[in-house]
Amino acid sequence: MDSSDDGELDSAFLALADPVRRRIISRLSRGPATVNELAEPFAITKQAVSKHIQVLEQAQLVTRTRDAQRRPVHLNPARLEALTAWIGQYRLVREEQFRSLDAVLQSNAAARGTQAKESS
Amino acid sequence: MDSSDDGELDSAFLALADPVRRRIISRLSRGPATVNELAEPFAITKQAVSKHIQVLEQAQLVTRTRDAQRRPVHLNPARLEALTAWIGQYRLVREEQFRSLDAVLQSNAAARGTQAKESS
DNA sequence: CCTTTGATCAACCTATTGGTTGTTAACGCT
DNA sequence: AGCGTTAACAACCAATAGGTTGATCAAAGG
Repeated sequence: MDSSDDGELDSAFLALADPVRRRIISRLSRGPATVNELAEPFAITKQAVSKHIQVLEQAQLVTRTRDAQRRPVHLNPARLEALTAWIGQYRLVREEQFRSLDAVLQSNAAARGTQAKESS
Repeated sequence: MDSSDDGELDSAFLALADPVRRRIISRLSRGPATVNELAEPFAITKQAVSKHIQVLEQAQLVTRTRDAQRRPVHLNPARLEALTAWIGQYRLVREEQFRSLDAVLQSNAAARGTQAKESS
């Protein structure tokens, strides 16, 4: 359950680790758009944007349909949910995490006397 | 609001775009651990794991405290929430997205006759 | 038919990533 | 003091990512 869809998470997180691609996602959330439309706000070539879209497509964050010579790009919200699902696992442990952190700090301090933090 | 913390999102998503680092996050959700403990389940050197932790630290997904010569690594759940927050923006638009997608497909089909999808 | 528009493919360059080995620093133990 | 452990730092290497230019393909439209 943790390492089964490693590749999927890899590509999805990697795809979002770029401001251009996040911008594209943001724009697509307002509706489908073509490569040219998506490339317009950026100072890079359309080819570069096309590559970015390929990355998003491989990550299954977007899909493309054919409409004559246009290739509209559509957002695939399901993949975004998969990411929140992964992160959500660890949000659940949050309070427990704080407790255990506290416990460890205290036990360490107790075990070694008063030299807890760095002295400079 | 969208591009203000680009760098932060960059580093955070990039940090999670690696199975080793996600594994580390997963392990840290069960409590703090040292580099050696974190490195144990992996077939790579401790130095490599140390680098991964540096990446996670730069992304502020984890923090480190000093305890003598040990440097326990702790999860920082706040950063994870920042990611879900970003993704959440677009989850909100989901139903609207589906509507607009539908609208575009229909308008396209109507505008060009019946040659909607690819033929083969 | 030929041109324009939309988008991809291919080759190439540079910077960064993930990994290695080797060395060095801080601390604990006896 | 000297040894072993924990972890970081530095230099290096192979692979990949992001970007460019130039050529090509496919569909619309004169």
